[in-house]
Amino acid sequence: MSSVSKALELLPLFTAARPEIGLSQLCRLAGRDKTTTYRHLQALESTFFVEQNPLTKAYRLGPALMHLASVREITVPRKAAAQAALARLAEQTGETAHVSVLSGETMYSLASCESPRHATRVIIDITVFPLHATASGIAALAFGPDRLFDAALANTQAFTEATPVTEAALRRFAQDARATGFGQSHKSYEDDVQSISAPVFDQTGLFAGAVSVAAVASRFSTQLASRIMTHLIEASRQITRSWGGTIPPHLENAWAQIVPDKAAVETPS
Amino acid sequence: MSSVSKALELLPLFTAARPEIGLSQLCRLAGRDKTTTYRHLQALESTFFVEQNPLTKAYRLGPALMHLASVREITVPRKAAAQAALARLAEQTGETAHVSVLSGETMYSLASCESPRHATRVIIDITVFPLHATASGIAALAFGPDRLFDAALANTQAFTEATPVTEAALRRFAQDARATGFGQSHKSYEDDVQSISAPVFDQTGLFAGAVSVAAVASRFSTQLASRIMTHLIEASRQITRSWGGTIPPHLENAWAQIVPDKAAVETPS
DNA sequence: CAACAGTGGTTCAATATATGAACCGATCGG
DNA sequence: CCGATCGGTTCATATATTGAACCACTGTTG
Repeated sequence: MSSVSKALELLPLFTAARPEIGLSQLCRLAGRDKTTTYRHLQALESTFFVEQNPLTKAYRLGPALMHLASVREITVPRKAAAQAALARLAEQTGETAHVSVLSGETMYSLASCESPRHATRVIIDITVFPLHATASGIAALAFGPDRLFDAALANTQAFTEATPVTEAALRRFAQDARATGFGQSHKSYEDDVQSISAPVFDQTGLFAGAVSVAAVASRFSTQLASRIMTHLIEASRQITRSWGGTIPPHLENAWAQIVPDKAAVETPS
Repeated sequence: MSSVSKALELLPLFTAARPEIGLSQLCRLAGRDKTTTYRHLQALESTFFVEQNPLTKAYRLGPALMHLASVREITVPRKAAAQAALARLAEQTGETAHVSVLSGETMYSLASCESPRHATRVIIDITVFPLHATASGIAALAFGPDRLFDAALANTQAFTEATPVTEAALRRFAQDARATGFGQSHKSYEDDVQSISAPVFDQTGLFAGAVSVAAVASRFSTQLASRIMTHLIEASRQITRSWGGTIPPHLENAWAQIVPDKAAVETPS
């Protein structure tokens, strides 16, 4: 692995829950030598990807990210478009809505929105969604490029008892998703979370990402699932439209069978 | 220079005006070998800092930046706080307002806001503000840590005929800024731009950044300068307050002498 | 107070890693 | 069909990265 990659892998260790990290702790988190980590941090600091809290000497993410993110958003204005749909989705379902994008062979978190309705909420604090264990990942397998299957099978960690780990199980999940138009994960990534996901497409006409609702398992019911699906269809159409894509006909057909009235009424403009 | 730094320096080459760059062009822009650049891009792509347009094979900034920027903004929520003040400042002055932050020994662009009032506007498209040639930089020299002077003198490129390049000239500019409470740069970075800048402070009590107004030179006048200064004082107070800092008394005194009525009336809460 | 465990940061020899000239196949325009 | 350009690859060279040991400092604890 290149030293560049190693240095860049330090950055996702900073999270909202752990925004400042000292040198020693960062070494432990990254599992690397102190000198190595220090040199990497120096390089990251010289380019403003991290900065040091002058009081505590701990490192935190730097100002360069703000500027680059704004350029990225101008280049590919997906986040802004998704966020409006997410807010509505969270409001309509009372659960946490989020959007992930496919980059290479990885589903990457783009934005999420929690509903304030309940005191218990699902917090999306991962940046990469495992393909085999999350609803977004299953949607990617079902509607994305075939090569994702190899990527998924290369890493089938069992997060819970319900995590599918065999190729047969994964193919069944993907097949279900293609038939229904929704990726689903029931307690397969975390024991308390059940998620449903719909694919989103961009101007290339290809699978670009997924919009999902992650519900606290104790609140989950067939009624809630049905409501989530109804609103996911709207959200997927909205985001797909704003990303310059269209919903493939076979997907509209699948949706029409699951939620006939809604799908029939709201045809994409 | 470390290869990590070299790879990271590729990222600022992507701008809103040039959002996608092919391998060869990127080599020319970075002034580096093709293999080197290619390997760096591979590392950046594997960590989602860039991605490839699947159609053109050109590279663009990647989705990881969005996530990291949101964590940065949660960690140090400066951008959101500054933007409200910038919008008002742009509105009040009819010119382009921007905020830069000090990270290490560099003034880094955080946010900017153009006024729609005039067809000619100053566009802030640089990410690093030269300490010796910009109003923000002069403010940093005047109100920031002393070590910035060495950093400024280490790189005194003459951007225009008016760029101060000698230590004596720089010290005079900084002295002026301390006396008046404003950093100023009159056509010293670009021939058509005159800027005035006020320092901003954070919870450490130290200089944290600068808020500036960059005016098209042909519109500049003493009346405009006076109006800009009045509104800069408000903006600096507002941003400083939201960043958890306070305006030092000596600065309030300097401002009170320049704009006596305004400074006397609006004392910081 | 003194020993200790923790921190951030530095040194230097060993070597793993980055580098760049040359090359390849594909594509484009004349 | 040619030359120019593109993205990407190969391989010997040599440069930049690495990690054990070390240093100075700080806060804790018996």
